Amino acid sequence: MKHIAESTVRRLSLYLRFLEEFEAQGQTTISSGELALSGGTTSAQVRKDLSFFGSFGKRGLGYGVRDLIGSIREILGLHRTWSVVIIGAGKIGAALAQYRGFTQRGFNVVGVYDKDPARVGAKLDDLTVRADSELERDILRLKPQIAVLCVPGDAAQSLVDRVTKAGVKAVLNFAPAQIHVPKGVTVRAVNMATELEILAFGLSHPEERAS
Amino acid sequence: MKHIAESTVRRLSLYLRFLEEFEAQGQTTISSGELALSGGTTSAQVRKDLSFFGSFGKRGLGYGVRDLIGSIREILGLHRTWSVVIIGAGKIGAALAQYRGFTQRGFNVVGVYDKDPARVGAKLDDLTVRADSELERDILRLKPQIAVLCVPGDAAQSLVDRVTKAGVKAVLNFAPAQIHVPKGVTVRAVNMATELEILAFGLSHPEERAS
DNA sequence: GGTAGCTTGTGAATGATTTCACAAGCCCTC
DNA sequence: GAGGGCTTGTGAAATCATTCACAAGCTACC
Repeated sequence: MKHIAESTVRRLSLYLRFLEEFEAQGQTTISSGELALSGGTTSAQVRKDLSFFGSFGKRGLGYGVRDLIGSIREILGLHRTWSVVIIGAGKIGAALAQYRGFTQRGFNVVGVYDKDPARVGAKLDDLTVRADSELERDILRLKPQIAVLCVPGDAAQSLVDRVTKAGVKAVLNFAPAQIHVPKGVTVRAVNMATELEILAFGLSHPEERAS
Repeated sequence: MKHIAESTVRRLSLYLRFLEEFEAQGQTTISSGELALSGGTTSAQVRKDLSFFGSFGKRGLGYGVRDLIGSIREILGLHRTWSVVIIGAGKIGAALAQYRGFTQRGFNVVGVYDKDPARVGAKLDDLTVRADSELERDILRLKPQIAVLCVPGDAAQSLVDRVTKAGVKAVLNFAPAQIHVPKGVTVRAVNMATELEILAFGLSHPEERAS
């Protein structure tokens, strides 16, 4: 299979969300055009995105909502659950630990860690914040595939080193710092300040706005 | 000026962060290659990104760190402050309201709003959560340019309608819902579940990983 | 069973972004 | 002030992503 663009994967995730809404409303069948409309894209884009992975529709009819949900979940790797550790139990870390959306989509938070003894032992729903020092042992035992990093920028790199050494293969980085990882590990960064700055750029340049 | 790609703007924001670090360390001059190294890109990319906006370096020498910081801040529109309202004082909204990174970069949070009377009046650092019903009046008075939406998905669209009608021109959407805005308004969406799903895709397809 | 009316799947064309490669320019030393 | 060693700025080339446009295929109806 050839390389798949990140933009395609992001749209598939979006389509999945809409399809679940359509299913909840009892719709059994949907055309690429309808799906495109909810997602702010075009019908050709929807069909092209899906075509990288196979052929899921019926000509003249469209896609079966339930079937397409299953196919996209399969494509994205959501037919299984993934285990996640959250590192840093500050405001953002705690908010994510309690975020329902993760569990709903098959991401199972198996641990929350913090260095600060004042936070260790705190309850976040049914999770208890654990000490930073337990991190390696827990990762070896629970084998989470994903680490979500919610620590100050200067602590980020050393924690990434520790979790990747212990076997984590993907990192979602909320820390305001660029992190480097060994080959074979995937990183995604979410940076609030950057998002606001992109908006500021758009506001400052109304004619040539970045999308 | 021709259209600038979002990817370029995002990288400029990243460069700015690195430049500030280099400045803090007392470095006065930097080459495109050095900057590229911190940001995980290439020197040609750095130079091309900057070239859309002018010529900021000296051949043979590189860029003056302090000057380039100033130029990029100017480009991104950070030479002024922007006012922001946060809508929804749940976990994420509260965390963002207290996030230092915003203020540091010239984004001034002028209000936090919630519909739930139990949250109204709560203190978040020096901000007090205000009632949802004050929203329009406050926007007309304080003229924030940006709204950050941290509400449940089903409340998102109606709030966007209200804030854009009151004059907000940019929206950062953390709600798990696609929102539609009038022309002339910019939206950016940050969706935690989508980010994790992109990671899950990468984990499921190690050979053809999306970046 | 044939025809009309849709909608998919997909090569080809277009458009956008990144990378290449090199002339032009600056500093330093001799 | 001439030459060597860097580094920028930028057209041109290459790569990557989106859009177009249409043949193929399904359903429904007569």
